[in-house]
Amino acid sequence: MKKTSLKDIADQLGVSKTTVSWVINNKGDEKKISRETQEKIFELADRLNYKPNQLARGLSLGKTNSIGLVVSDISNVFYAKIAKVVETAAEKHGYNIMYCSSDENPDKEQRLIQMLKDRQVDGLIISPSKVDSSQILQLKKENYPFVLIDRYFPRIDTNYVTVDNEMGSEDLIRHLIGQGSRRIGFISVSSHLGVIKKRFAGYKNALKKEGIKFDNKVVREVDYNDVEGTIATAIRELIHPPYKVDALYFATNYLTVAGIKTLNKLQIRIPMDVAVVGFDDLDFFDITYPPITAVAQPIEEIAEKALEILIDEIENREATTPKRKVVLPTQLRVRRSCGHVNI
Amino acid sequence: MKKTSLKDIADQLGVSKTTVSWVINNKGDEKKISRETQEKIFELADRLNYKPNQLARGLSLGKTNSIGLVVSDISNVFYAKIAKVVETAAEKHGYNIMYCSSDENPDKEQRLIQMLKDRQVDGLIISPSKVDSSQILQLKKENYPFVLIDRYFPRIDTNYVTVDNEMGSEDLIRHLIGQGSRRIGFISVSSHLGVIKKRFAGYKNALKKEGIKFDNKVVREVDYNDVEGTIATAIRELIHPPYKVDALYFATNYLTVAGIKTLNKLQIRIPMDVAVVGFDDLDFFDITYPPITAVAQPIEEIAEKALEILIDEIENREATTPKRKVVLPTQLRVRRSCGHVNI
DNA sequence: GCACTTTGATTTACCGTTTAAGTGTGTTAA
DNA sequence: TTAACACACTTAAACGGTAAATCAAAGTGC
Repeated sequence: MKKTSLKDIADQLGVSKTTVSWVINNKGDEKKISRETQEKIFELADRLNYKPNQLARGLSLGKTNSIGLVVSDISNVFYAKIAKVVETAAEKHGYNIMYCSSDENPDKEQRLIQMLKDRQVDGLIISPSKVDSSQILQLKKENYPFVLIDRYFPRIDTNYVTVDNEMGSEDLIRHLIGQGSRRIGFISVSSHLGVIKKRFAGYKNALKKEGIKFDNKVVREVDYNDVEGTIATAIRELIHPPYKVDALYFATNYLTVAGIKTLNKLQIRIPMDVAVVGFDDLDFFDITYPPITAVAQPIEEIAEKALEILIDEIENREATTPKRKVVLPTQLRVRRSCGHVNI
Repeated sequence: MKKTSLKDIADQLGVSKTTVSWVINNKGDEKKISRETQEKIFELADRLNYKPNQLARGLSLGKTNSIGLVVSDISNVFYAKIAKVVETAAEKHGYNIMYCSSDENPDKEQRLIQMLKDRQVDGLIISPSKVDSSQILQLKKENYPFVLIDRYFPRIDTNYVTVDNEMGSEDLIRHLIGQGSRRIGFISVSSHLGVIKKRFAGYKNALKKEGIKFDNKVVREVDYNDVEGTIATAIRELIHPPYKVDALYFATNYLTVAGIKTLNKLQIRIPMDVAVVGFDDLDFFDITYPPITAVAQPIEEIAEKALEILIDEIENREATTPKRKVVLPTQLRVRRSCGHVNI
């Protein structure tokens, strides 16, 4: 028992496919199809449980009402939440989402974007992992609607929605210094990424403004593909002489989690032995031991804004209006890990 | 500059679309197309950056190489991880995933499943939120390939992959009792769900085996749409007279998180004032205060097994082989929240 | 020399939908 | 009396691909 198609309905009623198509798409009145015929069509469509084939529809219309979302890791809470908000918001506009994880792998990202284009998504939301922005330039050249989130390329004119990483980072570190820290280790991954650079810049700004000399020796980069292992090494080095940092700043949420785990394992007490702060807040940072001070990103806003811009671009393609660049403020969440505070 | 199609290549080379299609799909040799022609086609396809339109391909083939994944909440770490594993595994088989969150809303779930079918996904992986299984029956009737994960319907013969919720729950509670707890509150959501029932059954089994009388008064169900609020009420009631539980068992990961937050707010010490255990482990349960004892589900296995079964069913549709039912064991992760243990 | 096969394609139809253009009939206005 | 128009549709092409059937020319076997 195969699925019913327009043709089945048309044949059974002795009308043409066109008529059925019009009626089903509620253009019956506009196209002056008689009430009687319309009713017959609706009735039969209902009875046969007719559902339009969206592939055929998409092929014919050149529009699929679907959007691709490419992030580095959908199982990272930050992106999972973005995904959820985007999905919910998209549904309201009649769009569906296809998500993919690039695993910070530029080749995979390339393939995913191509795959989504092959499937004719109407637009893309991308958190690019690439240093090299060739595929973004390509999308731009093709005039394919897309919005970057979280990460973007300052030299390329594209839509993007991000947060003020530099300022957020600076606030965080100045607060940390205010709590008494003087030697602050900086631990990151993928330091080639713009956002990480900004966070690093904010860290340096803070040191400067607070009159602390920047020391490149306490800056470490761990390997995305072996966070657990490399972060342990980095931390062990930093907390011992000759570096002996009195605070650690983790540049992403998963680094913070991995860092705390390592510190626990090494029996380093937080914040007594070493204070800890992280960029990007997580739901459970207030029930960890100790609760972790972090900079929070406005996830909902990022996701909603990105989708809004994208849909606007998809639906009003006319003029290539100036690309929209949105930078949202972050929020400092002070908890116990950064030093002696009453919370 | 529109996208190049088969026809463009065919026209420019003066051959037919079919020939081009064959060559592009590497059937050139099989179909005995001359080396020369093949090379010309490949060369031009490359030069014009030809990429097959997957909508058209899907329409023609009746196969899209895509799979739908419907879970209750993609931003829940458990499902986000499932999604990630499924996505990675699917890629290896040449399939893409479309995920959706049903928000535990049966109507939305219904719509999502229909939407995915409209988009002609080749199969579905579903974690059903519905009590009423009509849509699952419908899928079964249509012989649509699908696999249920996490949750399933014992009365319906379908493929499913789940864990032994009852046994996992029992182990957990027996361990808790072994640590000295006697009055154990049970907090759940959506108690109509099979998995929750099983966890509840395991809880009761444990009590029975350990000679503790079951008391329905310390069983609470909170509202999925207001976990924070309703769980606070439930906890406050349970820890005070006349109930005065000495332990709390949270039936899902997010309940555990919300529960710990509430307990912290109320300044109840864990495990001194009340011990805590939860079903479903999370990455950070070992860095919370205190680290939380929980039952872990083998997420990777669940996801991989489900996908394996689904792809098998999609690709070897012949006989409706007996449906496959997989029940995986859980793993107890003992940490400090359940009482005095040396870890 | 004739039938038969192989080679290297082409033609045609189809997947399910949308849509521009056309058609036959009856009514109306000039 | 005839052109124009409204009505209620239908026809046919298009979207971009796949697949079965067909075909012409060359090669092979006897």
